[in-house]
Amino acid sequence: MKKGDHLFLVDGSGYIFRAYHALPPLTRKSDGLPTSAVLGFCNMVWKLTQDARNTDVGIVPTHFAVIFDYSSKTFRSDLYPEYKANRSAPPEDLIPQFGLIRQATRAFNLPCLETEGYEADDLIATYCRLACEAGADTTIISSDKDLMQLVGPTVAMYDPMKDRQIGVPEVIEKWGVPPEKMIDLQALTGDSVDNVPGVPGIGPKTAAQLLEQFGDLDALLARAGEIKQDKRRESIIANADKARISRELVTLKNDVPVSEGLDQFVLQAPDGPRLIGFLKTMEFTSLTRRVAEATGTDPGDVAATAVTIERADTAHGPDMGFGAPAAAENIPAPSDEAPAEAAKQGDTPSLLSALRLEAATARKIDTGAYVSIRDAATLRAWIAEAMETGIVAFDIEASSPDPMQAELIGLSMATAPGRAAYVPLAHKSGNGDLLGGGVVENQIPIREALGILKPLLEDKSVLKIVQELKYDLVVMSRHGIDVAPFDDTMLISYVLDAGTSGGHGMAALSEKWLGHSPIALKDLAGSGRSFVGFDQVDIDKATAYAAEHADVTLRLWRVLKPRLAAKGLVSVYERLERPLVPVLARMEQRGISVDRQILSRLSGELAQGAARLEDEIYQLVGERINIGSPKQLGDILFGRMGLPGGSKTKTGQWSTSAQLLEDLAAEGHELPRKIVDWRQLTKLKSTYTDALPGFVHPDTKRVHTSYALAATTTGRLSSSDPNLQNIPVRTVEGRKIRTAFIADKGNKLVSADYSQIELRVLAHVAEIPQLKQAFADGADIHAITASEMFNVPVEGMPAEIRRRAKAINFGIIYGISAFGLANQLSIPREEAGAYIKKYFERFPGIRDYIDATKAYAREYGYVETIFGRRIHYPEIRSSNPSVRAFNERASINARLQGTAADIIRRAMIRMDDALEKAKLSARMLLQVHDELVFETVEAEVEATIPVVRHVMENAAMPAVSMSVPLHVDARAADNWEEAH
DNA sequence: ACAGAAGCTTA
DNA sequence: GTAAGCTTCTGTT
Repeated sequence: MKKGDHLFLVDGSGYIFRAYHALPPLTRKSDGLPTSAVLGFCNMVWKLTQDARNTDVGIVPTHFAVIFDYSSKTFRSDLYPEYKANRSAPPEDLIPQFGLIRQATRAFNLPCLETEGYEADDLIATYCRLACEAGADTTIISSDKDLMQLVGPTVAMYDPMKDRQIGVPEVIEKWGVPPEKMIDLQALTGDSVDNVPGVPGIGPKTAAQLLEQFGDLDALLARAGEIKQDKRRESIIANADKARISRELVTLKNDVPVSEGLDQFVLQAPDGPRLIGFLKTMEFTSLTRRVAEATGTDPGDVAATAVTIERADTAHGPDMGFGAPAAAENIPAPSDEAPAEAAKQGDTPSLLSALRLEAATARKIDTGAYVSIRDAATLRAWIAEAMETGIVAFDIEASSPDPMQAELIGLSMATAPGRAAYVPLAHKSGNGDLLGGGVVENQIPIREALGILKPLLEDKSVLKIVQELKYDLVVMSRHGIDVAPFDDTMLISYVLDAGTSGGHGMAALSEKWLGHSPIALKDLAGSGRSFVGFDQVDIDKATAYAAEHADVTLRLWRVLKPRLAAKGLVSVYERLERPLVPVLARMEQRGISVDRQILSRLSGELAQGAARLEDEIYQLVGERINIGSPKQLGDILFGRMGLPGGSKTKTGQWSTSAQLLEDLAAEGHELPRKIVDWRQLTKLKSTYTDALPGFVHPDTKRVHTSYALAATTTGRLSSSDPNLQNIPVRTVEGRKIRTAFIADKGNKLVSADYSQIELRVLAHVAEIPQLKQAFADGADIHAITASEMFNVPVEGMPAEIRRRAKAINFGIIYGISAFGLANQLSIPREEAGAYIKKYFERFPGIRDYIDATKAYAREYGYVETIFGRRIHYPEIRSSNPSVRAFNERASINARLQGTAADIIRRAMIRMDDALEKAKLSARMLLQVHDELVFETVEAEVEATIPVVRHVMENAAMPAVSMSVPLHVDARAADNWEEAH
């Protein structure tokens, strides 16, 4: 060994005890063998020997050794019989781990050292001295204060649980004395655990102060009479002997006779197969994977190796892991699955689903059994466990349902059913009205906690399971964490059960699958006016609530995930649902600029217009009624004024619908016209010009909508808070609102929308030759339809004829009925029925399509899109004819609307990649069912449009090669109105 | 304070 | 005739 070399000495025995108490209990799946300390040890050694960036040490060692206590009997017992005499026997589930850690050390191909009559600390001191004499540096892997006396210019310590180096400054900070005075300090303070007496009444603070004052222990004992405090002086004088013997006990021997020289500690590359054999035996799956990757070993080629296990009933002390074990058993290579599922080989996914469901409901949920994580070490331990299992469910608690505004309050995770914990981060105490509420003590600072969590949440080998992932994705992204990979239980449920009764929220899923009602938020934090914010919730209650979420999420995942495979829906989930989540999260985070001045001006104009109409309406009515009240309005119009044609709603009220009022207006009545106009103006004002500015984010100054992925039955998205999928476009007045949606300076908005996508889907799935041809020719589809039906040439076709054909085309998409078409066209039902009959004669494929869809839905209870998305209609067999008819229409529509929704989803999923590949900076902002809105710098507009169009028009490929081309219109402008 | 109905906006 | 969300009014809790 030479200058520049770096020796790592691991305090193996110290690590075992510390890891045992700090890490959550973990057992080998196949037989329940306790392994948490072994796993912690293996992870630590692997980290330390692999990459300097893994740890705070920042250096990969050239030499490495692991050192253990030989037995509890050492020279110190001869010196002082009571030394370590009050140590109780180690916990039962720790005993087998002593031997396993030694075996792990050998599997790592590392020196495993112990010497009879000495403690590990003495060997460490000895090798430290030898390394120092050779001019090399040493790092002791331990945080034991007994070893701090060794710290110096070439010797540091490293705390593997806290990932922290301990050098001279850290020792001084912690104990108030430099390392060379640690012996004297320990001599004074003693150690109750090791039964080192020390001087009664002297603790670390006093000891440090006395050593500062007198220099060292000898000087202190010689001049003890000078101590001013009576009690302290008397105690030191009376216990001087105890102090001296304590000093001998805590002084490490650095001249233990050793057989191995430092040169035998040169760090070797790991023997892949040997190490993997051991790790497989221990069933450390994710570490096995990492080691296999790093060593280029195929774990499938390696058989699990036999290990020797010492049983608690045959072990006779804490240090029994050496020599021949009294009893040993060879453990066979484990299977990959837990015993309950081990028999599944060759079984169907359906059977696995059934097993999982049984298992999920078998173990009851106990909200009292969850853990509150209040310090970084415990958090790290849970993370280590999650890293090991490779699967973790998590959930965040925050201050707002809006992920763009939400402040983190806490975070929960679950690593196995029933094993869940909550990490409070920002809980406050008291009602906070006087001093702003005190922050509850013992919460890990948010930054630190996120720093610890980030590697887990971003680790490619750990699957994160979340219910309603997008919310968490947005919140975590705001904290610089990109969660991946992930599963979303809400989306799995949506893929499995869209259309079946009940939603896909956690409470509903928990009751449906686990037969368990989780704690309701309103029971903890109140609701409405009495709502207090989650940060006011008592941490024990918050733990029960939040950890339960993680626990339930994990259990749901175990139940639901296998059902995807059993029902052949894996690819729908993996290709249409899951990848869209981060896409939407990014869109929501970006938001869109809204010009508040435009809205404010419009609002003023609308108010004026509405006020004028109000005056005129009051004149006509003769009193100041509430125009917004359909009840009052109906009474006035059809009661007092006796207008004709009144009809009743299902609650017996007079109907005052726009359609009805329009009809009256057409007959020359003045009042209904004004009411319709008033409604339009007040609707625009209240829903848009007045409400939208309230959604402008205080920091980003943009509007961030929220897209729901699992809200519709057909696969469409929905938008809320605010809904940006129903911004007016049909009337001139309404369109003005769109001019307020603008691009940032130097940018343009690009709007790209599919032309007639649902009719194209219809032409494709129903295989209608005339429609396919019309789309292939780029012809006017409604004119062609009219021409076919009414034998009128397309050239010079009257607008009314085309309008009727258009209504029929849309009617088909909606699952046509004579009643509906008659309403739409304001024609008698018989006439509408005749149109439909005619239509089916000209396009018999459409009648076949409708009949086939109804029959399919009736047989299976669901229909599918061309990409395999399933939409359920449980009431399709209802004996109620109108219920049945409604379900039939909905199922006909669902295939078309759902397929179109799938197509635009596919486009959205591919869009960001395509733009990036083309080196374009355009960013997707909005989706409105068949339209995508982008924002891009002016200079790139021309290059962006073809890329966007290409992705959208080819979105069905390669899964489905459509027999009808998709067509996309795209335009750029400064605002949404002009771009659309 | 909340729920449902009516009405209106979008694709 | 399909699929959504938001505002206002109204009656109940």
